Amino acid sequence: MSIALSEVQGELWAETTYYNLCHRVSLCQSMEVETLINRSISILVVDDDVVCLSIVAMILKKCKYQVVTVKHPMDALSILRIKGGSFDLVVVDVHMPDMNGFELQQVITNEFELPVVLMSADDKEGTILKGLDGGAAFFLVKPISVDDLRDLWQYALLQKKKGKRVVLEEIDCLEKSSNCNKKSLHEVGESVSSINENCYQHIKKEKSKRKSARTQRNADKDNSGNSAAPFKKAKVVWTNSLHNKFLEAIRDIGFDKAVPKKILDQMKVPGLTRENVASHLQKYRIFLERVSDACCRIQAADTSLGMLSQEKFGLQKQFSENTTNPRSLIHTANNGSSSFRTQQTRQTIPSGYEQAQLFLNEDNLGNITHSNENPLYKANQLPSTMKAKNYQTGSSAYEDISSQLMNGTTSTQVRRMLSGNPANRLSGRNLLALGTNGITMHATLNGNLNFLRDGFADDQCGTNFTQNNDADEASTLFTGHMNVIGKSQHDSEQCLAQEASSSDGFDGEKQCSAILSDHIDEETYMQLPSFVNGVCRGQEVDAMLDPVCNFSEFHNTNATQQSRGIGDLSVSFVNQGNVLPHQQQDHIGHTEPAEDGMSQLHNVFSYPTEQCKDEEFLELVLASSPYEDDQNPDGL
DNA sequence: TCAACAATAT
DNA sequence: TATATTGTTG
Repeated sequence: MSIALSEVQGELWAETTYYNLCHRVSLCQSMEVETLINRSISILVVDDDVVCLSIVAMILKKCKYQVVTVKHPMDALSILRIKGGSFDLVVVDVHMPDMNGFELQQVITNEFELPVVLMSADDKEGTILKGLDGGAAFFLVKPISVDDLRDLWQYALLQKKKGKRVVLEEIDCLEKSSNCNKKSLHEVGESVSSINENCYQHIKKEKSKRKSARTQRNADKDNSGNSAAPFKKAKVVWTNSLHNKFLEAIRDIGFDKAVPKKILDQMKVPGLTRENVASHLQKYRIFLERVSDACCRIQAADTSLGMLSQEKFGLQKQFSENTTNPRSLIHTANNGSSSFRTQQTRQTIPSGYEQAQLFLNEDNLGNITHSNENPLYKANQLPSTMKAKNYQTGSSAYEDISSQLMNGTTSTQVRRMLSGNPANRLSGRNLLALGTNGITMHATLNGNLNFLRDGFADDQCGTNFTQNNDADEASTLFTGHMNVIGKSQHDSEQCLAQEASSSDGFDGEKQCSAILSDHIDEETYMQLPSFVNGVCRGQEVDAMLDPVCNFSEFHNTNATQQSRGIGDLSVSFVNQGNVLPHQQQDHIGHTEPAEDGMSQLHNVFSYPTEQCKDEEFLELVLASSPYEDDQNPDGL
């Protein structure tokens, strides 16, 4: 019972009809029905030969399909990336310049999970087999006839079925909509709402009399067998693109003012109900809370690290206060002997939806190629267990990573996604996502949080934020192994990577400072006087924190917030109820109005990002990640 | 059995 | 509208 209420108009009708057809062969044979199905199916045709292209298009249109034609393979991909969900099938000519049909088919299959029908004048067995072996749904030999194309809808619908996306068992309602309503089914299909209305109206009427729909459904179940099949309302599947529309709507309205009805209006998705939105909003808020929780822990880590450095500079009292506070230091249940992986005490953001496909940040769109180096392609080469179970999620190369997190993309998946191609630069949002997904946390949320920084005083460290993000950038990696990787202020090559001996996370008895001093020589240490808060004098520091560190909660106070630099905004902005960076006084004495933590968090997940320029840094991070192998891809 | 989802009830 | 509860699903 799930229907993707994505951008695919008429999809519901098609899916429903599929079942209709399956169950009612006689209907299936009806030409009228077939035509109606076709009208709901969109086909993208790709052929560099304009004549052939127009002929195929003409035939398809004659068969009442919705047709879009494209001459260049890359254009086809662009269209699919933008409106991937709008198509049900792609017809591709094999012989094309730039990218041949086989290659294009591979990309489309992997990236969009759309059925691809190849066509070619080349009828050699080898060619045909190559196409079919490669995953093409069908191979058409030119010249193409009407008969060849008439039944293409079957491939589209089969794919839908394969994707488990389908299912609307309410056949009767469909018949009602088609019988009672003599308007074309395409028109019906144009709006999910109209379908829903048509399908559900008679139910709703009755429902109003009912005390509970559920009760009624149970009653229906009991009565089943002698009357119409019990009505089941189609589930809305929140695809990434739908979710993004949702995010956009919230952004436009403003997080605080965004309520289901307004969001619904803003989204302008036919068929979507206020209840759908409300339900999703509820889930989204829960999601943000989880992120917030996770970030609180990271904040604790950051703060502890900060205290660490302050201790070095004579603020031992402060530090010891924190260390003696059972809630403020790191506690590791198992001392030292167990492996990182067995520790597993971290709480990652629980996966929400089913496992999602790997996606790229929209920043990377330009980097996508059709070659096997395409990270998307690579991603799709993951073991099947890591692949999406839910194909609706598989079409969005440019989706917001937050939706992937909500969709349960695993930490390793995200990491892979980012590491698959060095060209995939990290955005702050990605990094936050990584953090919330239990990998690493980019404390400064490089680039992404410029809008947060803007309100800051920059006389002390704010300017530093934007000055040095190149080779001189210092980084720290703070993982469960207590790795500290960084580049000294003056020697970009110097790396402080050390690993705490047999330390899985922190030893409760071992103070952070001790761990640090164990592994960082004095000179280097002194070069990092203020890396604590993610801000190093004259340069930016990326503090990578892993929630796995098991930091206990640290309740940030106004004082500690103010004592900290700008660098910790990544972890404080989500800290509801705590003082936010915006609240910090700037050098002039103004106090920025507080912004709701959730709202800020939402912003992070919905605003466009800039790219992090430090690919080298990413390499370091990945090289040092405790999630080394893929045996346990989820790290769980 | 459980967790997560979306729908539904309050 | 926000939140709690429920049914469904994998």
